[in-house]
Amino acid sequence: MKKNVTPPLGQSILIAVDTAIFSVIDGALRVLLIRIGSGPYEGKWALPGGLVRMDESLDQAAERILSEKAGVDDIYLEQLFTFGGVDRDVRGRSVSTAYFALVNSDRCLPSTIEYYSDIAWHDTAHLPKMAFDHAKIVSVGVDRLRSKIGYSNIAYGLLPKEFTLTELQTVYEIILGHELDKRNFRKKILDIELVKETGKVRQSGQSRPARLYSFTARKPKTVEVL
Amino acid sequence: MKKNVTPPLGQSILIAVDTAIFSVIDGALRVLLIRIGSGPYEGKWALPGGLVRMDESLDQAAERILSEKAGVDDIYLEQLFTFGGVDRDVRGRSVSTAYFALVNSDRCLPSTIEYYSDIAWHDTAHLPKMAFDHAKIVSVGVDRLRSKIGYSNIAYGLLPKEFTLTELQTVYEIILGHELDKRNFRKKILDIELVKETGKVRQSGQSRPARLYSFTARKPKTVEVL
DNA sequence: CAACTAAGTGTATTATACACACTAACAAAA
DNA sequence: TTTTGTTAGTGTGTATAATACACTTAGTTG
Repeated sequence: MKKNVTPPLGQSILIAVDTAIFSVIDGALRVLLIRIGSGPYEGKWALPGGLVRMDESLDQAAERILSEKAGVDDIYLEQLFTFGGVDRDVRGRSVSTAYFALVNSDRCLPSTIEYYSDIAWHDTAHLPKMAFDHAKIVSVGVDRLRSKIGYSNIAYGLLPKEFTLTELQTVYEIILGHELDKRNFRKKILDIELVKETGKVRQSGQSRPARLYSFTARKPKTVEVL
Repeated sequence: MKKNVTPPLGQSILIAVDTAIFSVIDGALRVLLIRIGSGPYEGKWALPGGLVRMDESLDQAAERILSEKAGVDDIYLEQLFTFGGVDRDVRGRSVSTAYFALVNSDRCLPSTIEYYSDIAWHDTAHLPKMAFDHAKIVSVGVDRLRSKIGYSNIAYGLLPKEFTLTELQTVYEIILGHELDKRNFRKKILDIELVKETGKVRQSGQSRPARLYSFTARKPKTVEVL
């Protein structure tokens, strides 16, 4: 219940969104970071983010910023947590609603990456010096991903439309941080109908061709996975 | 990354916290609501909430408001979700971080309840006309409680220090919305060492006295429960 | 055609989940 | 003091799910 509609005199709390965009690239779980060019946090890395406008919802702000700063649209996006510590930004009081996004290894934003040295994918296991409380946000995001991959189908956000079961298993292993048994993994994944065969195969190198699969659903869904 | 520290000219988004306080009372999962006395939402019910001050974190704001408006301190409290729809409050743009609190049937705030007709426990299954998006907040809170009771020890927030296993089971049944087998429930609860015997018993009515138990830990903890 | 590489497959064992019904301890009433 | 009523408390067998584990297959390359 809000009795005052006018803000506390003379100042107000800024509301921002910051998004942790994750992808599995080169055998590691990575997050997209931008290097700050000026101000008290110059040289440090931060998540893509920005202030919420008066005429957009939090979700819309997250989508807009994702599009403007990271050049990605139409990807898996969910709210993660809201960080509201008093000292989280030395420049002034702010509250940030963090979002959590997944992109597949296809759309690794190569154009953006090539031309800017101040935007890069960083291994979540070896983060650089980060601004604000963004290291904490990444950490909460990794925890969420790690737990959610076990009871939902969100892995679809990290894979292209078609993939082999070995590729899928590798994604699970990288996120969970430990190896999985090939036969048990395939049995489980197929039992719960997380994926379906496409009928196609893919030849990679000098070995037996692998069957290609796709997710049965590309909408968030909870299922017992691992 | 925030490039502007100054807010959009002439106006700003208000940041509030609203808390859904749950308790199991008279065989139902109930939430504490306050009736709004004036303004466009007059007569509707809302969660206890208020604006975040410049010098307090979100968590501190939630605790302060809980204490001021509901008269409770030192209870289970966790952040639930942040609601940031453009039209959530007809009086102006606001963002609200919702919290989720649990109180045990002991501390049902009887003093507050007796003297005010505009503050009451409502069955979550039969909510009155509610202001803002607070019905949605309650619904998200109930979902969170229902899912979290299955893999954590948060039930401790809903029970007094000492209780019988039947009382504990009843709380689980009310929250989950279905009955549980007595023997399997007790076996599981004791196997995972969620609770321990106190050595005391309690006589209630004309039947065999029940042993009293207490939680092994009164800090949030994840454990496989049901 | 031999050697290499990754794909693909089945079974036995163990642990966990679930279904299910009677006895025990106390109070109150006859 | 015995019977009746009421809730507390307990164990086992069965079904399902989780885990551990090694060889064969289909292709490419030399």
